Amino acid sequence: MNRRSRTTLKDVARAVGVNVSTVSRALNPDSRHRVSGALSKKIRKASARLKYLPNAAASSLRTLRTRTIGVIVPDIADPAYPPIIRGIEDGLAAHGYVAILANTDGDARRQQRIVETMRARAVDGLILATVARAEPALARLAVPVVTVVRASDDERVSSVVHNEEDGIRRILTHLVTCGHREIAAIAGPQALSTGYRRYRSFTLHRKLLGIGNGKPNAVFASAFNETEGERCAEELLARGHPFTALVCANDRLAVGAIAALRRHGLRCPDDVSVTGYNDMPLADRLSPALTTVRVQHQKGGLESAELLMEMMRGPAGPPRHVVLPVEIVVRGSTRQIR
Amino acid sequence: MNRRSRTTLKDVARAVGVNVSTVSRALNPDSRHRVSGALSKKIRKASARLKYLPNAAASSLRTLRTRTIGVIVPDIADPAYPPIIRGIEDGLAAHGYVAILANTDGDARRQQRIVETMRARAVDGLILATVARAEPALARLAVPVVTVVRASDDERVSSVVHNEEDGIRRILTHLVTCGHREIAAIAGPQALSTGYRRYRSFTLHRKLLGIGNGKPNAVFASAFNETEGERCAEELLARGHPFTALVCANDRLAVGAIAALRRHGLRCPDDVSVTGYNDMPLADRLSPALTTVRVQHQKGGLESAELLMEMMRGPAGPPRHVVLPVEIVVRGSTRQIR
DNA sequence: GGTCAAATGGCAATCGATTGCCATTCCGCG
DNA sequence: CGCGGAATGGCAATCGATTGCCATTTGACC
Repeated sequence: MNRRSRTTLKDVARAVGVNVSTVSRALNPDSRHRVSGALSKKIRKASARLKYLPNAAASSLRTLRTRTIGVIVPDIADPAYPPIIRGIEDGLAAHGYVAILANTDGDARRQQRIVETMRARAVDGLILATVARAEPALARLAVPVVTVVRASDDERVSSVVHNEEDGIRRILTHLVTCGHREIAAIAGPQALSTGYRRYRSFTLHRKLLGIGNGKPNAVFASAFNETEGERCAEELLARGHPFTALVCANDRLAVGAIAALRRHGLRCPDDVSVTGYNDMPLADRLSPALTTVRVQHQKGGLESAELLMEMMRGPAGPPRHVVLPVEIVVRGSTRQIR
Repeated sequence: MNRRSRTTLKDVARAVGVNVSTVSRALNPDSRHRVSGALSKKIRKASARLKYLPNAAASSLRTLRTRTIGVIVPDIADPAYPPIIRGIEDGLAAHGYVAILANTDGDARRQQRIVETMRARAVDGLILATVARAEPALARLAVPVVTVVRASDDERVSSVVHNEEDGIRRILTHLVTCGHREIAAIAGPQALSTGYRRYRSFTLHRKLLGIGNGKPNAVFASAFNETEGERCAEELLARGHPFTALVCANDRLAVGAIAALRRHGLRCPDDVSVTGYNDMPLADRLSPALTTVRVQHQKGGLESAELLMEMMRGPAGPPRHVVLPVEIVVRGSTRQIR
């Protein structure tokens, strides 16, 4: 892998007895037609024999394409993201691209630095799982961008998201079918499209299902984690409005909420049915196992990679917005009202 | 980020009225001494004003260093790996390096292809979380390599691992203190250093603690996952040897085992105490919460990055082997024998 | 056999940063 | 005033792949 050990185009050219340009063309599918079939085959055989690997740096210097995509997530240690990343990487690999990953921890300044780094490395595109609803700098970025899981309010930015509206509708329908009428909510951060849309769907379908018209009994979490789930559940209990079911904006909030309820002597599902969102890994192994909305995280990652590839192929077309279907998974954390 | 919008060294040189070589030297800490202080400051000011970002491709073409590290894991969706990856990335970022991530799914052929890709991209080093005990091709790789979490039997390959021996010793000591004498085990794959060392420690300390000299009541899992945990627990039950405690080689095996035991009417911890290993995310939220060994995954990742940086700085020194301390976390899955 | 166009392959410039080597300037000191 | 050497900055080659343009060859057709 050092200077001496590496075969270059020139070496292959010398071995076959042709010019480097011919070798380059024979090896590149797009320009293969410029070389006769026989010679092309001979060249490819020689390049395989010499174990030629194109120098990516030289290639990008000339073509201005690095075949590298920047992937930015809030925190890879959050269980929702690994499957997404996995999907993205599989999608990119299929096209000979690789991902450079970075975590923002939700810190805007940090995100700024990361975008800088990515610019310096001349990534060909960006996939953002971090995007907030309002993110003014996005459209000005000089590279193709796709957001995944979350979407920007700016519709010029292509996105791949899951059907939040339908997910919450199914959850509410399930709860109502089980006889629940007093349904509280722990909503997610409203600055994120996921938190916003899930909550909007909650208020909408609450009305449509005829289980309440006034202000919902809801608390807003400032982050999608267990600690916030506990805090919000405490707040709901402190309010004193009774509820038999609790809809949480994601699984981690639900996990925290169940723990807080238990501390206050309320058991799930016996006293309160609790639902999550995401069907994260281990959601089925918790006790009680979570009733939740299964979203296709890996598929979403894959689709976002595909969409980005497509955007990079042709000239800039109109933005595209993919919405993936979701399904509900009923487990032990919800049950028929007593 | 496209050709026109990007500032090059030449632009900065023109702006200041000096040669590109001078600008290059002024901007590079290692050669800054070749430029007078005043001019250097002027150049750096101008480069900041013009928002100059060095072209990484051009730089690597010339220097043969890409400031890119290949990170290979079995599967990023396994909850043990995200914290490691996070640690690695933080460690690399501190030195201006970035990671290219790839998943092998434990498939050797896939790993081969990945290493190929990484070679083509001329990564400056590799961090492997996939390594098996026997991996002959490792030492022949022409780049610095560090293994993390797992180690190769080949001691020429530097590694950062956790103290498996001590972890299992603590688990056994805890169980014996709780009065357990009949302790079964679900061991991990013996082809991996983690599985191997944990099981070896199990047999050793079982003797030292005086709770058995013969063949341990152990089943070997072929992978570190819940399904295998279930299968192995079933097999233990089928054997009919009674046991009051079950030591599992990692948390996921323990989760599977607890589920299988429950299906057979055995409750944890009432009938059987079960232990895990790793203290993965959510291990404290399961029910029962897992008694397990806490390993510093993120620290391990960070250390492996640091070690690699160090190896790349100087000339090839002797390999280094870092062993990180572990601690035991006692939770609800174990208890005093009745 | 001659003409023209298509097919094929080579030449050389190019991408942008780095760096060995050389030229010039500057300073101190005898 | 002159010398020597350090400090400073410029020149140009270099890394390896790509590609526009040109030269040559080939083959089809009249």
